[in-house]
Parts: sequence; structure tokens; C-alpha cells
Amino acid sequence: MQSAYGWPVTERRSGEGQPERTLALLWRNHRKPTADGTRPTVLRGRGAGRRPSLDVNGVVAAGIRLADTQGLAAASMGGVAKELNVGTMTLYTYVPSKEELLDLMVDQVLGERELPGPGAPRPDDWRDQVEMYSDQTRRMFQRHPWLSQVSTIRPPVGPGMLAGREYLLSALLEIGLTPRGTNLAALAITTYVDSAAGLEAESELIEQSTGQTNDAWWYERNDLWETYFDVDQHPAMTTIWNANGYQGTTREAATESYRYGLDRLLDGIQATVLES
Amino acid sequence: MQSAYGWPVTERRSGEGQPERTLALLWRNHRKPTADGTRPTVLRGRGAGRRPSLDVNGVVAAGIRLADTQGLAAASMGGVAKELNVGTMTLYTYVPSKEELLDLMVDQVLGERELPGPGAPRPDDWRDQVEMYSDQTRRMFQRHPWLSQVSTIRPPVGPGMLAGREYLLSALLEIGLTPRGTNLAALAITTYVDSAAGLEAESELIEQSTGQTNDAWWYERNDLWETYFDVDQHPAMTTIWNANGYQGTTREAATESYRYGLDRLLDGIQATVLES
DNA sequence: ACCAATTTCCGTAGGGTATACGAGAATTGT
DNA sequence: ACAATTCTCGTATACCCTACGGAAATTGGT
Repeated sequence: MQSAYGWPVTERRSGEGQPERTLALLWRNHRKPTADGTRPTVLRGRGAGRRPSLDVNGVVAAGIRLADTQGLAAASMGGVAKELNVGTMTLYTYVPSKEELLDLMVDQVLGERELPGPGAPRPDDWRDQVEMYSDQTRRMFQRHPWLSQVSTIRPPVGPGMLAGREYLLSALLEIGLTPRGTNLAALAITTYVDSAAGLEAESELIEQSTGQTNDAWWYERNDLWETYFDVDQHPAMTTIWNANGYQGTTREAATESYRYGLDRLLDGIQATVLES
Repeated sequence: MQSAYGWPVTERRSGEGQPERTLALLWRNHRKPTADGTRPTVLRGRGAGRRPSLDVNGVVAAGIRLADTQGLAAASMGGVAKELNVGTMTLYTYVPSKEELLDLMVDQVLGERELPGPGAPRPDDWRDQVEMYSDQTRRMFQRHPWLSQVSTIRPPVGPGMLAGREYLLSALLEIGLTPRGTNLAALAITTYVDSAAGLEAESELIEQSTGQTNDAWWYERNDLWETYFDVDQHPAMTTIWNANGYQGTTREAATESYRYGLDRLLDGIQATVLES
């Protein structure tokens, strides 16, 4: 009755009730060394039974590939199965549910950020270290814009997610905040970086999937200004408009505001240290 | 052939191609005064034809009610129709598609924030004004947690959305940034506030819909620390853990980090003004 | 060589979603 | 009474996830 990875086939349903299995999947490539120094490996296809034709990594990779090229909706169970030339239900041998598959996809791409681990060389200044986190995260969102559509409230607790948190915390630890302050600063930074980078990526995703630039989208709504916009009700917007405060493309504004906000946030964090 | 609001029944499909109709719906209650001072109203049920049994406001309100109480998924076309005791397809007389309905729902709740308009009394300090924006937005997310699941990249260009932008810009205008700088600061603030408030609300939403607190969720994953977590790979997390940097509930940490990040961001913005 | 045990593979069925189409019902003015 | 108009909504199509259960493949034991 023990199937791949040691779980009964009959209990393959939703991971909500089975955190252990989800963890085992997330950490499938990162087992800790045991007491005798060997890394335990989870073997498939040993013993009796039909040989598996796929493996988890392959399923996850196919999901990411589809989501990257055709959007998150294309990474449906049916879509992934077709991509791998198997029946839809075959996937459930490798992954308990769609939800788990998504978790695995997310942790995979989180882990692909090139962030130096403990002991590895890194920029001297803490701000440059945070900058590196921001850059890598931004690139991740650009490569995988579907990430912006995934809730991160209960993130996949896997190696990729933990590595990112570890790196950011280590960058902030050295500047002399309290332990709790370090944690707060890290949360504030990830909130800003993840959402701003996500918005930027989502913006490009929508431009590509609709074949219409955001500027064209706005232009289509020109009626707004002529027919509905009431200048008396919106003096500040009017002032900024007249002073060319909205110059440049939507994309340029997004990139510029991303930098601006991150710099101001780091300024504010830095100031709390200098005061003491 | 002219149906409600003056659009042919046969062209009731997706709003992507019909920005004019979407705008007309969004601004249905906010027509500008015309030259002769009267506000044009869009009348339904005048002339020949069967009397309408619903109106747009009612459909939107039903959608919001369902999403508030049973989650965004419950605000399906079928769900809203059942709530209103009509057939599913009847809704398409009032709203061109699910997408438009969602836009209308979003702009409605954006507009329910109590933000003083131009000329109305408001706090003296610009930071208190921004604070007010943050408070109102946070409450909005708490009342309507489903908002966090809606993309804001191409927002509904309606009265609610514009009123919020106008208020925030007016608060920032007085502190002496350049017009472009004002716009950048506003974008950075909305990025942070919207996403942090959204995360907070989403967190509570998930607790309620799953019946499991986030702390319980983490507790279920205790295996992580025993079985998979490698201290050598995560020294910073370990340090903060040992120094009790993670004390308190998940919710407390979220609330505290929200305040912390907003304050630091405003500190940073304020500093750019003082320098010059 | 055969068979039981084991595991993977996957077709079918059921319940969910949005919405195109077109027929029928209701109301007005002529 | 009847044409014109507008609203109502059943049906059909095409997706989605996944529970169930039986067929196929492979092993080790005899």
C-alpha cells in the first residue's frame, strides 16, 4: 500500500490535512544529513510495482514552463498532463493536488534567486545587500510573472522561501537593530519589494497577454477626461497634470516609483539606526 | 435595438473592447453637470418594452454582499443571480460580463472610504492626512477582504478610485515636492499601503475560511524545524529565533510591521523635503 | 514459468465556472 | 389588436478539479 514517497495511494487528497507530506515534497531535494553523515534519499521505483514514467521535479518544471509561456491558467492539471503526454489523473500519483503543485512551483522559483548563502561573498554595505535581494526578486517576477497571482499568506515552507528570508535577515542583522526590529524591517521590505516587483511584472504580463500596452489602454479611456472627469472635484490631479507630473510612459513611472519607494524605505530604516 | 443604458443587447460581451460602456457604468451615479446646469440621468424603463426587475446598483450590491460573507468565489454569476432570485443570464442585461461586475464592485468599495474631498476639513499635518488614507484603506480591506484577490494593474477608472488618488495627491502636494516627485511618492505609498493592508486582510480571510489560525497552521508544520531545517544554512533566522525576535502571534507581527514600514517610508519621504 | 503483491496509469463521472444563442414574456404606443 | 421594443432565462459548450476503481506493468518468491 505504500506508494511513491511512502504515502498510501488512497490518501492522495488535498494537502490541507497533510502538512507532513507537503513538507516532504517541498524538501525532496534538500534532506538534512543524518547522524552517520549520509543524506537520506527518497527512492522511487525500488521493489515491486510498475515503473514511474515521471518524477516530481519534471511535473513541477512542466508547470512552471507552461505558466511562464502561456500564463498561470495554462498550468492546469489537464494542461500539465498534456505537456507531459500522460493522462490527467496520472499527475495525482506525484502530487496530491493542484494546490500542492502550485506550492512546489513557487518554492522552486523562489529558490532560483541567486542569493549568497551563509559564508559566501556578498556586498559590503547592507543597503547593497538589500538591493541585491530586490534585484533578484524583481528578476524572478519578470521571469515568472504568474507569481504575482499567487497568494503568499501561507507560503510554501520550502528551501527556496527559507533561503530568501535567511538572506534578507542576515543583511539586516549587521546594522544593529534589535532582533525584533530586524524582523519588522525584513517584513516591511519584503512587503514592499514583493508587491512592487509583482505589480511591475503583472503589468508586463497583461500587456503581453492582451497585446495592448498600458498606455494604449489608458488612451482608449480618453472619454473619461472629456465626459466624466470633473476638474473641480480633482484639483490635485489637475495641478499635477498641468505641471507635467504624469510625463513618461506607465512603465517608466512604475520603474521609477519602485526605486523611489525602496530608497525612501531604506532611508527611513537607516535613520532609526543613526539616531541611537 | 437600444437596450438599457443605450447599448445594443447583441453587443453585451466583454468590456475589453468597449471601454465607453464600462466607463458609463462606472460613472452611472456621477454624471457631470451639463452646460445648462442639470445633471443628465440615464433612464431605464422609459418607452416600450418589458420593465426591468433589477438595477445595476442592486446587482453590484449583491455581488459585494456575497463576496463579503462567503468569499469572492461565491460572487459568481450564478451565485449573484440566485441571491437576486433571477436566472443567471438575466444579469447580462445589466452588466456585460463578470469582469465588468468585478470592476463595479471594486470601484464601489473604493468609493466608500471616508476621505475628505477638496475644500472639506482635514488634518493639518500631511502625515496625519496620509495616515487617514492608510486607516481608511485598511478598514476597506478588512470589510472587503476579497479585494486582495483582485488585480489592480488596470484598475476600474471610476469615481471611487479617482477620489482616493485625488485625496492622497492633495495631501502630498503641500509638502513641496516636485510635481513628478509628488506622483512618485503617491505611487510608492499606495503600493505599500494597498499591499500591506491587503496582506493583513487576506490573512484574516484565510483564518476564517479555513477555520484555522495562522499560528495553528505554523504549528502543524513543526516537523519543519525538527526534520528539515538546517541550522548551519540559516544562522540569521536561528539568531533571531534565539533572541525571541519572532515573539508574538503572526497577526501582531503583521500589524506591527505594517506600522513600522509605513512610518519608515514617510520618514524617508519627509527627509527628502528637509534636505532642500 | 507462474503468481501474488505492489505500484503506476488513466477513463469516466460529477459538480463547479463563464457565456453565446435564441425563444418567449412583458410592456408601450399606434 | 398588433408591431416594436426590452427584459428574462433555459440550453448548450467548453473549460476546471478530482473521487473512484479497474487495467497495466513490474517485482520477488516459489
